[in-house]
Amino acid sequence: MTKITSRTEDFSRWYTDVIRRAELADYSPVKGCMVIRPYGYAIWELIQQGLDRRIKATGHVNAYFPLLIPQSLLTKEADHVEGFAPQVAWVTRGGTEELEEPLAIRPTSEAIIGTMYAKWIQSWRDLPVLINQWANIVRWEKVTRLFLRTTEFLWQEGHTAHETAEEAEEETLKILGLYKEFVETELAMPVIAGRKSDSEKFAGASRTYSIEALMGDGRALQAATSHNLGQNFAKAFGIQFQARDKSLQHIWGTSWGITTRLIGAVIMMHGDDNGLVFPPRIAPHQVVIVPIPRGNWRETVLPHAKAIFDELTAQGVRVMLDDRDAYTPGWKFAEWELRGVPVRLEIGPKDIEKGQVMLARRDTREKLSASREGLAARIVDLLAEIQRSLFDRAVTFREEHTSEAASYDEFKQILEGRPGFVIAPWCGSVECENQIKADTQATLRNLPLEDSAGGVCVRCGQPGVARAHFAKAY
RNA sequence: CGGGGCGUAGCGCAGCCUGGUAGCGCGCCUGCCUUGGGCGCAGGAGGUCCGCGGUUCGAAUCCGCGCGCCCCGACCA
Repeated sequence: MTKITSRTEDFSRWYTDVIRRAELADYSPVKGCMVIRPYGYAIWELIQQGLDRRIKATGHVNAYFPLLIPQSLLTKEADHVEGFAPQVAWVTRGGTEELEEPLAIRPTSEAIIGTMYAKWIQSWRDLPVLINQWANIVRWEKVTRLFLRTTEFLWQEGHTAHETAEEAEEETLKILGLYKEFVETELAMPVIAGRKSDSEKFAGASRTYSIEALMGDGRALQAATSHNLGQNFAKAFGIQFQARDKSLQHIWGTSWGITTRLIGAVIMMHGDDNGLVFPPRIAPHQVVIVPIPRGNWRETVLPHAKAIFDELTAQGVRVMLDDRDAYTPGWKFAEWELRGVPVRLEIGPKDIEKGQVMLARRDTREKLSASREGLAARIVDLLAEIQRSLFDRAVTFREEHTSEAASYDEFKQILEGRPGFVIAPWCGSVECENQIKADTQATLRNLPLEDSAGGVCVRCGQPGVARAHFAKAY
Protein backbone atom coordinates (compact mmCIF):
# COMPACT_ATOMS: atom_id res chain seq x y z
CA MET A 1 0.00 0.00 0.00
CA THR A 2 1.33 3.42 -0.86
CA LYS A 3 2.66 4.98 2.32
CA ILE A 4 2.72 8.66 3.04
CA THR A 5 5.93 10.29 4.24
CA SER A 6 5.92 11.04 7.98
CA ARG A 7 5.60 14.64 9.15
CA THR A 8 8.86 14.68 11.06
CA GLU A 9 10.82 13.06 8.27
CA ASP A 10 9.84 15.62 5.62
CA PHE A 11 6.93 17.94 6.38
CA SER A 12 6.57 19.33 2.89
CA ARG A 13 6.54 15.89 1.29
CA TRP A 14 4.02 14.71 3.87
CA TYR A 15 1.90 17.68 2.82
CA THR A 16 1.87 16.85 -0.90
CA ASP A 17 1.58 13.10 -0.29
CA VAL A 18 -1.52 13.56 1.87
CA ILE A 19 -3.22 15.89 -0.59
CA ARG A 20 -2.72 13.54 -3.48
CA ARG A 21 -3.49 10.30 -1.63
CA ALA A 22 -6.66 11.79 -0.12
CA GLU A 23 -7.64 13.10 -3.55
CA LEU A 24 -8.06 16.71 -2.47
CA ALA A 25 -6.17 18.03 -5.47
CA ASP A 26 -3.89 17.03 -8.31
CA TYR A 27 -1.31 18.66 -10.52
CA SER A 28 -2.60 19.73 -13.92
CA PRO A 29 -0.92 20.00 -17.34
CA VAL A 30 -0.79 23.78 -16.79
CA LYS A 31 2.36 24.71 -14.90
CA GLY A 32 1.59 26.07 -11.46
CA CYS A 33 -2.12 25.34 -11.71
CA MET A 34 -3.85 22.60 -9.78
CA VAL A 35 -7.11 20.74 -10.10
CA ILE A 36 -9.25 20.86 -6.99
CA ARG A 37 -10.87 17.42 -6.88
CA PRO A 38 -14.39 16.81 -5.54
CA TYR A 39 -13.26 15.94 -2.01
CA GLY A 40 -11.15 19.10 -1.82
CA TYR A 41 -13.79 21.24 -3.46
CA ALA A 42 -16.35 20.05 -0.89
CA ILE A 43 -14.22 21.72 1.78
CA TRP A 44 -14.08 24.92 -0.22
CA GLU A 45 -17.88 24.85 -0.51
CA LEU A 46 -18.22 24.51 3.26
CA ILE A 47 -15.78 27.38 3.75
CA GLN A 48 -17.78 29.44 1.29
CA GLN A 49 -21.05 28.71 3.08
CA GLY A 50 -19.70 29.63 6.51
CA LEU A 51 -18.00 32.78 5.30
CA ASP A 52 -20.69 33.94 2.90
CA ARG A 53 -23.27 33.74 5.68
CA ARG A 54 -21.11 35.96 7.91
CA ILE A 55 -20.32 38.44 5.14
CA LYS A 56 -24.00 38.84 4.36
CA ALA A 57 -24.94 39.06 8.03
CA THR A 58 -22.76 42.18 8.28
CA GLY A 59 -24.67 43.90 5.48
CA HIS A 60 -22.53 43.03 2.46
CA VAL A 61 -23.93 41.79 -0.86
CA ASN A 62 -22.40 39.68 -3.62
CA ALA A 63 -21.73 40.78 -7.20
CA TYR A 64 -19.50 39.72 -10.07
CA PHE A 65 -16.97 41.78 -12.03
CA PRO A 66 -15.05 40.83 -15.23
CA LEU A 67 -11.99 38.60 -15.30
CA LEU A 68 -10.20 40.88 -17.76
CA ILE A 69 -8.92 44.31 -16.84
CA PRO A 70 -7.72 46.84 -19.46
CA GLN A 71 -4.06 47.74 -18.99
CA SER A 72 -4.84 51.44 -18.64
CA LEU A 73 -7.02 50.78 -15.58
CA LEU A 74 -4.55 48.54 -13.84
CA THR A 75 -1.84 51.17 -14.13
CA LYS A 76 -3.79 54.04 -12.58
CA GLU A 77 -2.67 53.52 -8.99
CA ALA A 78 1.13 53.78 -8.89
CA ASP A 79 1.98 51.49 -5.96
CA HIS A 80 -0.59 48.98 -7.14
CA VAL A 81 0.97 48.63 -10.62
CA GLU A 82 4.44 48.44 -9.22
CA GLY A 83 3.47 45.78 -6.70
CA PHE A 84 1.64 43.55 -9.13
CA ALA A 85 3.53 44.13 -12.41
CA PRO A 86 5.79 41.04 -12.10
CA GLN A 87 2.82 38.77 -11.44
CA VAL A 88 0.30 39.78 -14.06
CA ALA A 89 -0.68 37.51 -16.97
CA TRP A 90 -1.77 39.33 -20.13
CA VAL A 91 -4.16 38.63 -22.95
CA THR A 92 -2.76 40.27 -26.08
CA ARG A 93 -4.74 38.59 -28.82
CA GLY A 94 -8.41 37.91 -29.51
CA GLY A 95 -8.86 35.18 -32.08
CA THR A 96 -6.43 36.08 -34.82
CA GLU A 97 -6.35 39.81 -34.08
CA GLU A 98 -3.78 41.58 -31.98
CA LEU A 99 -5.57 43.65 -29.30
CA GLU A 100 -5.10 47.42 -29.36
CA GLU A 101 -4.86 47.41 -25.60
CA PRO A 102 -3.61 44.38 -23.65
CA LEU A 103 -6.03 42.95 -21.09
CA ALA A 104 -4.77 41.79 -17.73
CA ILE A 105 -6.18 38.65 -16.18
CA ARG A 106 -7.11 40.03 -12.77
CA PRO A 107 -4.50 39.54 -10.06
CA THR A 108 -7.08 41.28 -7.80
CA SER A 109 -10.02 43.51 -8.66
CA GLU A 110 -9.47 46.94 -7.08
CA ALA A 111 -8.93 48.51 -10.51
CA ILE A 112 -12.04 47.22 -12.24
CA ILE A 113 -14.24 47.64 -9.19
CA GLY A 114 -12.90 51.13 -8.45
CA THR A 115 -13.72 52.10 -12.03
CA MET A 116 -17.31 51.00 -11.59
CA TYR A 117 -17.63 52.63 -8.18
CA ALA A 118 -16.63 55.93 -9.79
CA LYS A 119 -19.71 55.62 -12.01
CA TRP A 120 -22.09 54.44 -9.32
CA ILE A 121 -21.26 56.75 -6.45
CA GLN A 122 -22.56 60.35 -6.58
CA SER A 123 -23.70 61.33 -3.14
CA TRP A 124 -23.05 60.60 0.53
CA ARG A 125 -26.49 58.96 0.35
CA ASP A 126 -24.98 56.24 -1.90
CA LEU A 127 -22.55 55.27 0.84
CA PRO A 128 -21.45 52.93 2.16
CA VAL A 129 -21.10 50.50 -0.76
CA LEU A 130 -20.49 47.04 0.66
CA ILE A 131 -19.81 44.50 -2.11
CA ASN A 132 -18.18 41.10 -2.08
CA GLN A 133 -17.31 38.82 -4.98
CA TRP A 134 -16.40 35.13 -5.16
CA ALA A 135 -13.93 34.73 -7.99
CA ASN A 136 -10.78 33.21 -9.40
CA ILE A 137 -7.59 35.20 -9.92
CA VAL A 138 -4.23 34.65 -11.58
CA ARG A 139 -0.82 35.63 -10.26
CA TRP A 140 2.24 34.48 -12.18
CA GLU A 141 4.17 32.85 -9.34
CA LYS A 142 7.64 31.40 -9.88
CA VAL A 143 7.40 28.80 -7.12
CA THR A 144 4.07 27.11 -6.50
CA ARG A 145 2.72 24.61 -3.95
CA LEU A 146 -0.65 22.88 -3.85
CA PHE A 147 -3.25 25.18 -2.23
CA LEU A 148 -0.64 27.46 -0.61
CA ARG A 149 0.57 29.22 -3.72
CA THR A 150 -0.81 28.44 -7.15
CA THR A 151 -0.92 30.46 -10.34
CA GLU A 152 -4.70 30.49 -10.37
CA PHE A 153 -6.65 30.37 -7.14
CA LEU A 154 -10.15 30.92 -5.80
CA TRP A 155 -11.04 33.55 -3.27
CA GLN A 156 -13.55 36.01 -1.97
CA GLU A 157 -12.70 39.69 -2.25
CA GLY A 158 -14.68 42.39 -0.49
CA HIS A 159 -14.52 45.98 -1.75
CA THR A 160 -16.19 48.77 0.19
CA ALA A 161 -16.52 52.54 -0.09
CA HIS A 162 -17.18 54.83 2.89
CA GLU A 163 -17.88 58.43 3.75
CA THR A 164 -15.17 58.91 6.35
CA ALA A 165 -11.71 57.64 7.22
CA GLU A 166 -12.99 56.44 10.59
CA GLU A 167 -15.72 54.40 8.98
CA ALA A 168 -13.26 52.73 6.60
CA GLU A 169 -10.94 51.84 9.44
CA GLU A 170 -13.87 50.50 11.39
CA GLU A 171 -14.87 48.31 8.42
CA THR A 172 -11.31 47.05 7.96
CA LEU A 173 -11.14 45.96 11.59
CA LYS A 174 -14.68 44.59 11.60
CA ILE A 175 -13.78 42.25 8.75
CA LEU A 176 -10.51 41.30 10.41
CA GLY A 177 -12.53 40.30 13.46
CA LEU A 178 -15.03 38.45 11.30
CA TYR A 179 -12.20 36.49 9.67
CA LYS A 180 -10.69 35.63 13.03
CA GLU A 181 -14.01 34.42 14.40
CA PHE A 182 -14.72 32.42 11.25
CA VAL A 183 -11.34 30.72 11.08
CA GLU A 184 -11.29 29.93 14.80
CA THR A 185 -14.88 28.68 14.94
CA GLU A 186 -15.12 26.75 11.70
CA LEU A 187 -11.54 25.64 11.05
CA ALA A 188 -10.52 25.27 14.71
CA MET A 189 -7.53 27.40 13.81
CA PRO A 190 -6.31 29.91 16.40
CA VAL A 191 -4.86 33.06 14.81
CA ILE A 192 -3.02 36.24 15.77
CA ALA A 193 -4.84 39.31 14.44
CA GLY A 194 -2.61 42.29 13.84
CA ARG A 195 -1.30 44.99 11.58
CA LYS A 196 1.30 44.42 8.86
CA SER A 197 4.47 46.47 8.70
CA ASP A 198 4.73 48.99 5.84
CA SER A 199 7.00 46.76 3.80
CA GLU A 200 4.55 43.84 3.97
CA LYS A 201 1.38 45.80 3.27
CA PHE A 202 -0.79 45.41 0.17
CA ALA A 203 0.29 47.35 -2.92
CA GLY A 204 -1.82 50.51 -2.81
CA ALA A 205 -3.12 50.20 0.75
CA SER A 206 -2.70 52.66 3.61
CA ARG A 207 -2.82 49.93 6.21
CA THR A 208 -2.95 46.15 5.95
CA TYR A 209 -4.10 43.83 8.72
CA SER A 210 -3.76 40.06 8.77
CA ILE A 211 -4.53 36.99 10.77
CA GLU A 212 -1.55 34.66 11.16
CA ALA A 213 -1.66 30.98 12.08
CA LEU A 214 1.12 28.65 13.17
CA MET A 215 1.43 25.45 11.15
CA GLY A 216 2.41 22.00 12.43
CA ASP A 217 6.04 22.49 11.42
CA GLY A 218 6.34 25.77 13.31
CA ARG A 219 6.13 28.06 10.30
CA ALA A 220 3.58 30.85 10.13
CA LEU A 221 0.93 31.23 7.46
CA GLN A 222 -1.06 34.33 6.61
CA ALA A 223 -4.66 33.11 6.69
CA ALA A 224 -6.44 36.31 5.60
CA THR A 225 -5.87 40.02 5.00
CA SER A 226 -7.96 43.14 5.40
CA HIS A 227 -6.80 46.41 3.87
CA ASN A 228 -7.65 50.00 4.62
CA LEU A 229 -7.09 51.62 1.20
CA GLY A 230 -7.47 55.18 2.46
CA GLN A 231 -8.25 57.45 -0.49
CA ASN A 232 -5.50 56.02 -2.70
CA PHE A 233 -7.73 54.18 -5.14
CA ALA A 234 -10.47 56.80 -4.84
CA LYS A 235 -8.04 59.43 -6.11
CA ALA A 236 -6.59 57.19 -8.82
CA PHE A 237 -10.04 56.20 -10.14
CA GLY A 238 -11.92 59.40 -9.37
CA ILE A 239 -14.40 57.89 -6.93
CA GLN A 240 -16.05 61.05 -5.60
CA PHE A 241 -19.24 62.01 -3.82
CA GLN A 242 -20.93 65.17 -2.73
CA ALA A 243 -20.81 65.34 1.06
CA ARG A 244 -23.39 66.51 3.56
CA ASP A 245 -21.66 69.91 3.62
CA LYS A 246 -22.02 70.16 -0.23
CA SER A 247 -18.26 69.71 -0.76
CA LEU A 248 -16.90 67.18 -3.28
CA GLN A 249 -14.89 64.42 -1.62
CA HIS A 250 -13.13 61.13 -2.38
CA ILE A 251 -14.49 57.97 -0.79
CA TRP A 252 -12.50 55.96 1.75
CA GLY A 253 -12.01 52.37 0.63
CA THR A 254 -11.29 48.93 2.00
CA SER A 255 -10.63 45.53 0.46
CA TRP A 256 -10.22 42.13 2.05
CA GLY A 257 -9.91 38.48 1.07
CA ILE A 258 -9.70 34.84 2.00
CA THR A 259 -8.46 32.21 -0.46
CA THR A 260 -8.27 28.47 -1.15
CA ARG A 261 -4.95 28.67 0.67
CA LEU A 262 -7.02 28.20 3.82
CA ILE A 263 -7.48 24.55 2.84
CA GLY A 264 -3.71 24.13 2.91
CA ALA A 265 -3.66 25.73 6.34
CA VAL A 266 -6.22 23.26 7.71
CA ILE A 267 -4.19 20.36 6.38
CA MET A 268 -0.94 21.59 7.92
CA MET A 269 -2.44 22.62 11.21
CA HIS A 270 -4.42 19.51 12.15
CA GLY A 271 -3.00 16.63 10.07
CA ASP A 272 -0.89 13.81 11.49
CA ASP A 273 1.17 10.85 10.27
CA ASN A 274 -1.99 8.91 9.49
CA GLY A 275 -3.18 11.63 7.15
CA LEU A 276 -5.74 14.41 7.25
CA VAL A 277 -7.66 15.46 10.35
CA PHE A 278 -10.63 17.68 9.51
CA PRO A 279 -12.47 19.78 12.05
CA PRO A 280 -16.08 18.49 11.98
CA ARG A 281 -17.52 21.83 10.88
CA ILE A 282 -15.72 21.76 7.53
CA ALA A 283 -15.39 17.99 7.08
CA PRO A 284 -17.12 16.84 3.86
CA HIS A 285 -18.12 13.67 5.72
CA GLN A 286 -18.44 14.11 9.48
CA VAL A 287 -19.20 10.44 10.13
CA VAL A 288 -18.38 7.37 8.07
CA ILE A 289 -20.33 4.19 8.78
CA VAL A 290 -18.41 0.97 8.17
CA PRO A 291 -20.65 -2.11 8.36
CA ILE A 292 -18.79 -5.28 9.36
CA PRO A 293 -19.69 -7.96 6.83
CA ARG A 294 -20.39 -11.43 8.20
CA GLY A 295 -22.31 -14.09 6.32
CA ASN A 296 -25.33 -12.57 4.61
CA TRP A 297 -24.52 -9.14 6.06
CA ARG A 298 -26.51 -7.29 3.44
CA GLU A 299 -29.63 -8.70 5.08
CA THR A 300 -28.48 -8.73 8.71
CA VAL A 301 -26.14 -5.76 9.19
CA LEU A 302 -26.78 -3.32 6.38
CA PRO A 303 -30.38 -2.42 7.35
CA HIS A 304 -29.14 -1.31 10.78
CA ALA A 305 -26.40 0.76 9.18
CA LYS A 306 -28.93 2.39 6.89
CA ALA A 307 -31.23 3.19 9.79
CA ILE A 308 -28.36 4.94 11.59
CA PHE A 309 -27.49 6.77 8.37
CA ASP A 310 -31.05 8.12 8.19
CA GLU A 311 -31.15 9.14 11.86
CA LEU A 312 -27.89 11.05 11.60
CA THR A 313 -28.86 12.70 8.33
CA ALA A 314 -32.09 13.84 9.96
CA GLN A 315 -29.97 15.53 12.67
CA GLY A 316 -28.10 17.46 9.96
CA VAL A 317 -24.95 15.34 10.23
CA ARG A 318 -23.03 14.75 7.00
CA VAL A 319 -22.76 10.96 6.84
CA MET A 320 -21.12 8.51 4.44
CA LEU A 321 -22.15 4.86 4.43
CA ASP A 322 -19.29 2.79 3.02
CA ASP A 323 -20.98 -0.45 1.98
CA ARG A 324 -18.50 -1.29 -0.76
CA ASP A 325 -17.93 -5.01 -1.15
CA ALA A 326 -14.50 -4.76 -2.67
CA TYR A 327 -12.71 -3.52 0.46
CA THR A 328 -12.26 -5.04 3.90
CA PRO A 329 -13.14 -3.14 7.08
CA GLY A 330 -9.45 -2.73 7.96
CA TRP A 331 -8.80 -1.14 4.61
CA LYS A 332 -11.70 1.24 5.06
CA PHE A 333 -10.55 2.25 8.55
CA ALA A 334 -7.16 3.27 7.22
CA GLU A 335 -8.60 4.94 4.15
CA TRP A 336 -11.11 7.13 5.99
CA GLU A 337 -8.53 8.07 8.57
CA LEU A 338 -6.25 9.20 5.78
CA ARG A 339 -9.13 11.28 4.47
CA GLY A 340 -9.63 12.93 7.82
CA VAL A 341 -13.21 11.93 8.66
CA PRO A 342 -13.75 13.00 12.32
CA VAL A 343 -15.83 10.02 13.48
CA ARG A 344 -15.94 6.43 12.28
CA LEU A 345 -18.89 4.26 13.26
CA GLU A 346 -18.50 0.48 13.09
CA ILE A 347 -21.49 -1.81 13.29
CA GLY A 348 -21.38 -5.62 13.11
CA PRO A 349 -23.36 -8.65 14.31
CA LYS A 350 -21.84 -8.46 17.82
CA ASP A 351 -22.87 -4.83 18.22
CA ILE A 352 -26.38 -5.46 16.99
CA GLU A 353 -26.72 -8.24 19.55
CA LYS A 354 -25.60 -5.90 22.34
CA GLY A 355 -27.62 -2.95 21.08
CA GLN A 356 -24.53 -0.78 20.58
CA VAL A 357 -22.03 0.48 17.98
CA MET A 358 -18.29 1.22 18.03
CA LEU A 359 -17.13 4.79 17.56
CA ALA A 360 -13.59 5.92 16.72
CA ARG A 361 -12.38 9.50 17.02
CA ARG A 362 -9.99 10.62 14.32
CA ASP A 363 -8.30 13.29 16.43
CA THR A 364 -7.28 11.01 19.31
CA ARG A 365 -7.72 7.67 17.48
CA GLU A 366 -9.59 6.53 20.57
CA LYS A 367 -12.26 3.80 20.24
CA LEU A 368 -15.38 3.76 22.38
CA SER A 369 -18.64 1.85 22.39
CA ALA A 370 -21.91 3.73 22.33
CA SER A 371 -25.45 2.62 23.01
CA ARG A 372 -27.73 2.38 20.00
CA GLU A 373 -30.26 4.26 22.12
CA GLY A 374 -29.83 8.03 21.72
CA LEU A 375 -26.98 7.52 19.27
CA ALA A 376 -27.62 10.55 17.07
CA ALA A 377 -27.52 12.97 19.99
CA ARG A 378 -24.36 11.31 21.29
CA ILE A 379 -22.65 11.78 17.93
CA VAL A 380 -23.71 15.41 17.62
CA ASP A 381 -22.09 16.00 21.02
CA LEU A 382 -18.99 14.07 20.05
CA LEU A 383 -18.53 16.15 16.90
CA ALA A 384 -18.72 19.35 18.95
CA GLU A 385 -16.25 17.90 21.42
CA ILE A 386 -13.79 17.06 18.62
CA GLN A 387 -14.13 20.54 17.17
CA ARG A 388 -13.34 22.08 20.57
CA SER A 389 -10.53 19.67 21.27
CA LEU A 390 -8.79 20.38 17.95
CA PHE A 391 -8.90 24.09 18.66
CA ASP A 392 -7.53 23.65 22.18
CA ARG A 393 -4.78 21.40 20.92
CA ALA A 394 -3.78 24.02 18.33
CA VAL A 395 -3.74 26.76 20.96
CA THR A 396 -1.49 24.65 23.18
CA PHE A 397 0.82 23.92 20.26
CA ARG A 398 1.08 27.62 19.48
CA GLU A 399 1.80 28.52 23.08
CA GLU A 400 4.52 25.90 23.21
CA HIS A 401 6.02 27.38 20.07
CA THR A 402 5.92 31.04 21.04
CA SER A 403 8.81 32.70 22.82
CA GLU A 404 9.81 36.21 23.80
CA ALA A 405 13.27 37.53 23.07
CA ALA A 406 14.93 40.24 25.18
CA SER A 407 18.19 40.54 23.26
CA TYR A 408 19.14 40.12 19.61
CA ASP A 409 21.42 37.21 20.46
CA GLU A 410 18.61 35.44 22.20
CA PHE A 411 16.31 36.26 19.27
CA LYS A 412 18.65 34.68 16.75
CA GLN A 413 19.29 31.71 18.99
CA ILE A 414 15.59 30.92 19.33
CA LEU A 415 15.06 31.08 15.57
CA GLU A 416 17.98 28.75 14.93
CA GLY A 417 16.47 26.17 17.25
CA ARG A 418 12.81 25.39 17.53
CA PRO A 419 10.64 27.11 14.95
CA GLY A 420 7.57 29.14 15.90
CA PHE A 421 6.61 32.70 16.79
CA VAL A 422 9.11 34.97 18.48
CA ILE A 423 7.70 38.09 20.11
CA ALA A 424 10.02 41.07 20.35
CA PRO A 425 9.79 44.89 20.47
CA TRP A 426 10.53 46.60 17.16
CA CYS A 427 11.45 50.22 16.39
CA GLY A 428 9.37 50.53 13.22
CA SER A 429 12.25 50.84 10.76
CA VAL A 430 12.52 48.88 7.52
CA GLU A 431 16.27 48.58 8.10
CA CYS A 432 15.80 46.50 11.23
CA GLU A 433 13.08 44.44 9.62
CA ASN A 434 15.28 43.65 6.62
CA GLN A 435 18.33 42.91 8.73
CA ILE A 436 16.34 40.51 10.87
CA LYS A 437 15.17 38.73 7.76
CA ALA A 438 18.70 38.54 6.39
CA ASP A 439 20.09 37.22 9.67
CA THR A 440 17.34 34.74 10.57
CA GLN A 441 15.04 34.22 7.53
CA ALA A 442 12.19 35.21 9.83
CA THR A 443 9.76 37.91 8.71
CA LEU A 444 7.65 40.29 10.72
CA ARG A 445 4.27 38.58 10.61
CA ASN A 446 2.25 41.31 12.26
CA LEU A 447 1.86 43.70 15.16
CA PRO A 448 -0.91 42.21 17.32
CA LEU A 449 -3.88 44.51 17.92
CA GLU A 450 -4.16 43.92 21.64
CA ASP A 451 -0.44 44.31 22.24
CA SER A 452 0.88 47.74 23.21
CA ALA A 453 4.21 49.39 22.52
CA GLY A 454 7.02 48.96 24.97
CA GLY A 455 10.65 48.05 25.41
CA VAL A 456 13.42 48.76 22.99
CA CYS A 457 13.88 47.36 19.47
CA VAL A 458 15.36 43.91 19.68
CA ARG A 459 17.78 44.75 16.89
CA CYS A 460 18.84 48.37 17.22
CA GLY A 461 17.93 49.36 20.78
CA GLN A 462 15.83 52.38 19.73
CA PRO A 463 12.48 52.81 21.48
CA GLY A 464 10.03 50.16 20.29
CA VAL A 465 6.83 51.23 18.53
CA ALA A 466 5.23 47.83 18.99
CA ARG A 467 5.79 44.28 20.07
CA ALA A 468 5.93 42.28 16.85
CA HIS A 469 5.38 38.62 16.02
CA PHE A 470 8.24 37.25 13.94
CA ALA A 471 8.38 33.81 12.30
CA LYS A 472 9.63 31.91 9.32
CA ALA A 473 6.64 31.92 7.01
CA TYR A 474 5.04 30.25 4.03
C1' C B 1 21.89 32.73 -14.63
C1' G B 2 25.50 28.83 -12.24
C1' G B 3 26.05 23.69 -10.17
C1' G B 4 23.91 18.77 -9.59
C1' G B 5 20.19 15.00 -10.58
C1' C B 6 16.23 12.73 -13.25
C1' G B 7 12.96 11.21 -17.70
C1' U B 8 11.20 3.14 -18.79
C1' A B 9 3.00 0.66 -17.71
C1' G B 10 -1.72 4.94 -13.90
C1' C B 11 2.10 5.64 -9.53
C1' G B 12 7.06 4.29 -7.44
C1' C B 13 11.28 2.11 -9.48
C1' A B 14 15.05 -1.83 -11.52
C1' G B 15 17.46 -2.82 -16.18
C1' C B 16 21.97 1.02 -18.95
C1' C B 17 28.36 0.41 -16.73
C1' U B 18 29.60 -4.75 -20.05
C1' G B 19 24.23 -3.55 -26.77
C1' G B 20 20.98 -9.34 -28.20
C1' U B 21 12.83 -10.23 -28.26
C1' A B 22 11.21 -4.83 -21.58
C1' G B 23 10.91 -6.37 -15.83
C1' C B 24 9.46 -5.72 -10.33
C1' G B 25 6.17 -3.62 -6.43
C1' C B 26 1.65 -1.00 -5.81
C1' G B 27 -2.73 0.12 -8.42
C1' C B 28 -6.41 -1.72 -12.28
C1' C B 29 -9.78 -6.03 -14.55
C1' U B 30 -12.14 -11.32 -13.91
C1' G B 31 -13.25 -15.39 -10.65
C1' C B 32 -13.07 -17.90 -5.99
C1' C B 33 -12.30 -17.12 -0.83
C1' U B 34 -12.25 -13.75 3.06
C1' U B 35 -14.00 -9.44 5.90
C1' G B 36 -13.88 -6.31 13.89
C1' G B 37 -6.98 -2.40 11.68
C1' G B 38 -4.53 -1.58 4.71
C1' C B 39 -6.82 -10.53 3.62
C1' G B 40 -5.35 -14.68 0.44
C1' C B 41 -5.19 -17.59 -4.12
C1' A B 42 -5.60 -18.08 -9.46
C1' G B 43 -5.93 -15.82 -14.11
C1' G B 44 -5.49 -11.18 -16.98
C1' A B 45 -5.10 -6.10 -19.29
C1' G B 46 -1.78 -2.22 -19.76
C1' G B 47 4.70 0.27 -22.98
C1' U B 48 6.07 5.66 -29.34
C1' C B 49 11.66 3.02 -22.85
C1' C B 50 10.99 12.04 -23.37
C1' G B 51 12.14 13.61 -28.81
C1' C B 52 15.37 13.89 -33.15
C1' G B 53 19.78 12.28 -35.34
C1' G B 54 24.27 9.11 -35.37
C1' U B 55 27.26 4.37 -34.51
C1' U B 56 25.97 -0.93 -35.15
C1' C B 57 23.76 -6.93 -38.20
C1' G B 58 21.04 -5.22 -33.79
C1' A B 59 20.06 0.59 -29.27
C1' A B 60 16.03 1.54 -23.24
C1' U B 61 21.47 0.58 -23.08
C1' C B 62 26.92 3.77 -26.65
C1' C B 63 27.61 9.08 -28.98
C1' G B 64 25.57 14.14 -30.35
C1' C B 65 21.74 17.78 -30.19
C1' G B 66 17.11 19.27 -28.27
C1' C B 67 12.83 19.29 -24.78
C1' G B 68 10.76 18.70 -19.95
C1' C B 69 10.89 18.12 -14.60
C1' C B 70 13.28 18.17 -9.59
C1' C B 71 17.06 19.85 -5.92
C1' C B 72 20.93 23.47 -4.31
C1' G B 73 22.83 28.43 -5.03
C1' A B 74 22.29 33.44 -7.08
C1' C B 75 18.67 37.07 -8.47
C1' C B 76 13.76 39.20 -7.60
C1' A B 77 9.70 40.40 -4.30
